[in-house]
Amino acid sequence: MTTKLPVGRPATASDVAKLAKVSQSAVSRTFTPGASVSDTTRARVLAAAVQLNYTPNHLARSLSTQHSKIVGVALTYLDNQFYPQVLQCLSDELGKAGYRVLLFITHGRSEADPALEELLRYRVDALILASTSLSSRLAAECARVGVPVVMFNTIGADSTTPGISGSNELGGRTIASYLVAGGHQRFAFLAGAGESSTTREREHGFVNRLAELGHARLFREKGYYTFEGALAATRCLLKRAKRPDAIFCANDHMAMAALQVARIEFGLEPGRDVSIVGFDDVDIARWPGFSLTTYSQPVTAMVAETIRILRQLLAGRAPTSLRTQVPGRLIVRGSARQPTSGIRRDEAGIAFWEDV
Amino acid sequence: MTTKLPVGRPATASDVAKLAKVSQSAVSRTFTPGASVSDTTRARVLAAAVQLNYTPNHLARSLSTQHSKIVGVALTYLDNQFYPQVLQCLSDELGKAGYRVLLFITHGRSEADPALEELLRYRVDALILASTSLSSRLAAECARVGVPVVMFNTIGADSTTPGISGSNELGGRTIASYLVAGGHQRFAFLAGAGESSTTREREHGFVNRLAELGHARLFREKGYYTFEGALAATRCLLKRAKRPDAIFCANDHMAMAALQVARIEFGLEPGRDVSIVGFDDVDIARWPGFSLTTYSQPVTAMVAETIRILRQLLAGRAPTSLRTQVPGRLIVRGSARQPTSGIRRDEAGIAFWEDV
DNA sequence: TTGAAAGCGCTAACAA
DNA sequence: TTGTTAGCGCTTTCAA
Repeated sequence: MTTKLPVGRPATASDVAKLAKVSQSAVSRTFTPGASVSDTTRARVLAAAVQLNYTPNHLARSLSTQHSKIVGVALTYLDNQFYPQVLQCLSDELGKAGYRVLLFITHGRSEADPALEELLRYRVDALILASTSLSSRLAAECARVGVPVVMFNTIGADSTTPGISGSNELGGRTIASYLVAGGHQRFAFLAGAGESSTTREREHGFVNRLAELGHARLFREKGYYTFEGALAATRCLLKRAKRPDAIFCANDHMAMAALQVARIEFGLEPGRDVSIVGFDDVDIARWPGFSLTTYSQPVTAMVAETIRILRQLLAGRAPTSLRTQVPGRLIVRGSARQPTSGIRRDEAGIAFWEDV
Repeated sequence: MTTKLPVGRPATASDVAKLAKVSQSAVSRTFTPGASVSDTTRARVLAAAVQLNYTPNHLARSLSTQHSKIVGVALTYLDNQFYPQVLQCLSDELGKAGYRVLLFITHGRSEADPALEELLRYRVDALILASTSLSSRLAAECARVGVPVVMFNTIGADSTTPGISGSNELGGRTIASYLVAGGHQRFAFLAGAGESSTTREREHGFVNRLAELGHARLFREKGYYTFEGALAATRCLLKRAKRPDAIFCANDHMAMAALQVARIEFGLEPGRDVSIVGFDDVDIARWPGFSLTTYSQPVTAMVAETIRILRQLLAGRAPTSLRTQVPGRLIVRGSARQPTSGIRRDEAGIAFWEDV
């Protein structure tokens, strides 16, 4: 009964074939969905497989099929909760599509990161670049060797790599409208890192809309997308003689810092004494201690779009869109003074605001 | 000059060999550290490789070498910031050791998760189970097929799988001592999920030490390791007629919830009106808005131990230890009333407390 | 130091 | 429906 498998050496298709007294290809076919095998053969193979604890070697398969069913996901840092959320969702959805995630966490050393060379060694079927500081150089390199790339939450300098993002520009505009509608007068922007496309677009929308409404972004500080950076930046902002009454932070992660500096170091209650708005709507933004008003980047929808584009690429087709912007909403919570009108609730009871 | 590589088909060793006018094995050797190749051959191969943009196919290599240089990391959820931190550190350290992380995020459906079967398909060289709710059944299964497994922050029911954990029991004891030293009288424990070994050990240490000091754990609620669960549990705790004056939460993630419920829903200021202590010392625990007193599980050290054990396993040796407990410290911050003595500071200025 | 050749575990024609 | 056979890209003897 117990055909002991040699320890340390997983059973192979040949082992199974031998035991089942069929050819090795019969085994292969049994494990290939939609291949033609008789019920009897399949049964015998399956029985032998169970006995030997056989599982097809995906890596070996990749040699003949030319696809590894592995997708590389490159991220810069997991401090900002947005990225763990993205990673989790990505892993789930790719899993459903039969792909596994091979993780590449770089450290902002971006350009010359040697780890990324490894991407190619592992013959990932595709690469998802979910990182603000990852270069388009890498994207270009992958394109050259024929590895499909899609950029998540960034856009590269080159416009040939498809990218998925939230509605940065519109989000910035909506936040401007919201803050003006809330009666604010003195606007500040807490920027991320210099070159990032997300910061640029969000600020662009914000500043433009403010201008349309007869206002200006009076102050600007850089938080470099880090918590500590945002702490410092907020201090700069709030210790001014005539301090801003509204701060739009380029992402939630930095908004959390701003919130805490205002409340704890300056005794300013967010939503009453100063308004703070973020971008992303990460899970913890709704924690009661933050109650952060923010423009959402719906992770599920963004990931769905990413997968959609990815599938096109994997199928060898050209992407139907090079720039997919997933709509978000201004989620109304307590960290920014609320306008008297325009706030609605969806079926789930989530309060949001729409510019008229 | 430009020998265009066929699009969609990365160059192979044979392509390079042909171009360099050497044998394919010469190419292989050039890319095998410590193989014997003449300088001239190497140079020609390298030149051809660059020209063709060649990178050795790691997957193909794994066929002959019997190792994939891939380590599976299984996690349940990334909401609790501890796990993203662990993942990042793990990815870094494994990277240094030449391994890549293949991600398996399950959803607490633990036992019967089909995705985990895939682990074997990908012939991971080893598996790191960093998840409270993952079963030892899986560990056993892997052991059976010869895949080394190490459990991170859990211990399985079977004692054959090596595990790395923080100092759960000692941590629980230290927290008890600390709270008693701080003059507390009414103790509560906010548990995680029922079966988890971490909760059990932490509570065990806590309760035992309390008893030694003439106290008892008066209340106990389950937070199921989730934020929402902890919100509810804390409400139960705090709305009692004679409510606890000290709550030890089984991890930081739940302690965050407790903190906010106390402050916002009950108007109790943590550290003054009620003391709340966590476990893990996640990054956000030191955010000014939380200032959470907590017993640390040093991620870097825990990961280092994990890698150490893993390497032994990968080398085919027996692990030097089946249960590695990494020491932590009681990090003193503001969420729990401080005893009058015993608080010290390390070189980095971090305040901690040691039981006498 | 080199090349030829076998084999790693699998898929996919191709015949039977 | 089956088995045979030829690769997939690489490593690793084994001779030369």
